[in-house]
Amino acid sequence: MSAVTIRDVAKRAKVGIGTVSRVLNNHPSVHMETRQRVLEAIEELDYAPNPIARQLSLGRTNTISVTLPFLTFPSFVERLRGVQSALAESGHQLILYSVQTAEHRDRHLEQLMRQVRPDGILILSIPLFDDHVHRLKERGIPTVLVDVDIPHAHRVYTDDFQGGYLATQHLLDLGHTRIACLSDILDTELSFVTTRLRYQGYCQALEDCGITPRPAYHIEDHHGRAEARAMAHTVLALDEPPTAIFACSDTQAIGVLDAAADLGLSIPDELSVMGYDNIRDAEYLNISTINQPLFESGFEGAQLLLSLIAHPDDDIHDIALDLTLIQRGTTAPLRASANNRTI
Amino acid sequence: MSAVTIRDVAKRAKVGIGTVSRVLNNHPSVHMETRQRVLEAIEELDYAPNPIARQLSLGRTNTISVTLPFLTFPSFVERLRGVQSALAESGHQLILYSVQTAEHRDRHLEQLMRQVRPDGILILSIPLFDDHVHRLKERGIPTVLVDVDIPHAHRVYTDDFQGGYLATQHLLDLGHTRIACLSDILDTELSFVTTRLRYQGYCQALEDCGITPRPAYHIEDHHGRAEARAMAHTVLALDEPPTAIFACSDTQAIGVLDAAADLGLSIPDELSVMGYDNIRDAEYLNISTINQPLFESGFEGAQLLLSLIAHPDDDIHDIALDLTLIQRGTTAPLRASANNRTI
DNA sequence: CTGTTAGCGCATTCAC
DNA sequence: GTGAATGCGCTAACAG
Repeated sequence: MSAVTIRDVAKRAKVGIGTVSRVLNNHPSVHMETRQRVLEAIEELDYAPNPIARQLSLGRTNTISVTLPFLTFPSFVERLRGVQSALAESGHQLILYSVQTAEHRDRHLEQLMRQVRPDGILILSIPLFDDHVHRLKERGIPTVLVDVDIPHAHRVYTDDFQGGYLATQHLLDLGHTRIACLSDILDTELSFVTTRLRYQGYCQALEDCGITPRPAYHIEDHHGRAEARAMAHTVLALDEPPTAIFACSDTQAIGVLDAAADLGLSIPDELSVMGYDNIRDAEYLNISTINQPLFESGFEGAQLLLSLIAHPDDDIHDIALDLTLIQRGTTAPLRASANNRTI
Repeated sequence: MSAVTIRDVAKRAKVGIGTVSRVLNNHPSVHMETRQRVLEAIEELDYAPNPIARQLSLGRTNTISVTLPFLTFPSFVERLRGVQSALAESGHQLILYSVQTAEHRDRHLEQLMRQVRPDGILILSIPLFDDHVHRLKERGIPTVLVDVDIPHAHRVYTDDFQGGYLATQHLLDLGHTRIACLSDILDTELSFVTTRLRYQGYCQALEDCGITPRPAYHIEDHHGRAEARAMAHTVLALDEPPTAIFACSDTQAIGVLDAAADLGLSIPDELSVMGYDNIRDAEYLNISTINQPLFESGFEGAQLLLSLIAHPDDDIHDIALDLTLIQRGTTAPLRASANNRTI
């Protein structure tokens, strides 16, 4: 056990513990000579300061908490990687939390602020209300939101409305007019607001093109490949099936591909499929999608948090990252054959 | 700020701080009445004990460190999920660390033991030497290794040798004899020993079948889809190309599929491909593979660690988890056409 | 049962 | 420059 304390070092170096503390913290006011003696004693005793004691004395915990809906979606993993990368050399511990339900989230945030008291709080992809942010602010712990749609808070985000718009616009540009949209369930308490925005962007793009979104062309269900497959089947079984489908995530786009395979529909000739996120699977499967800077969002968020810890009273940082359209093999110009196809 | 301390509570409840501490820790010896008064004071002041002070006093940090080669491989993510799940309700903080190089690993472990001093150490998929384990033992911090090939340490693992054997056996059973193996580079300092074991299992399976492994049929390169694609091209360009390929990971198997597509080889008719890990992509792409309980390994490892923290002097726990063969669409019986194919 | 005291290990005043 | 003393907030051992 490393039961060796600062006192042992002081005794061995024949100095006071104050002096040891000073060399530990690189205080200038200490003689070269005594500093040397202390350093030797530290070396000989293989001493390392106890971080807990240090934290208590300093009033800092030296930790940063990261809360996310754990690793249920691949996109969260990428964001977490970015965070880890930014924090690696900062000297801060990364404490990981996962919340799955709205109630769990509230309980967790309360615990975080009152009990854990990290130096900084990072929240990834968890829907919050203004009230949460207010309470966070009250506590005075620097907080950064990543991929959370709350204004007037330090955050790093992408414009999901624009993303949905971009995706739909791409399909419109290809000549499609019968465009369906598959999304998560939009009204859950812990629903990802981002999905809703993507859907709204989809609607807006259609309207800007003079097309009224058809209710039958929008289906929502729990997030998942299998669910998306079922949704695709439903929408493709309509009297007038869509010629293009915008899935609000790549995972769901994969489900659409499943359904297309079930029906023997050739992609993209008979059906164009658009995803969102640009997760690795999308690249593997050559799916057209919207790329959002996942790793970077985590990285930037963590960096922002670190700077806030250093300068707590900075103005609100509202960092928007760019989205880009990535056209791959699942989207193509509308063909007459597809347009006339009914089931 | 939650500057309210135990002293404030004591004052308000008109008791000593000792009493407050007692109700905080559910000590039996305290009058119902005074306990009530204290609880009220706590409520009114919205008091929460400072965990740092508590830790310093108790000598415990209430944290568990988890070290892994971050989220470079999908399999690590699954393991981490298992860990998180097991730790969620344990009251321990999960501190996340990532190491990429051997030197980094050594530095990290040293820091972990001397400075961070978590209550327990969990190491996932990072190759260690006996020396590391010895030092870990010296420090007396309970440690559990997951997916690390070190005997005489608490660990949760799968038998990668057997896995490689199983995979190869499957191909042999299908009638293949010209079976290639693509692996990571086996001699890096931080190479994943597990890969080497898979390769050795491959060799053994061949030999048990009276087949001498051909050097040309084993290629190694850095882990990755693109690298695997190139390796596959190399091996498929041999005068006598293999009719089946065992890729030591699903990611690499995907690269093999890429190469097959490049060459217009139909899978599995003209080439059987076997993966390893059963990551989600393998399911998406319908790849035959070896399933190892990833989530479970993390879960079991964390549980073991928690029990070790409670009972530090337990005998060595050496938990082996089962591997299973999952046959999907990329492996099929050898056909004459494939066997005669040369390039 | 309960109030008081003495640490936990370190940083940070103070005097010297 | 340096040593001794005080406090960070809490637990535990000690007397009442």
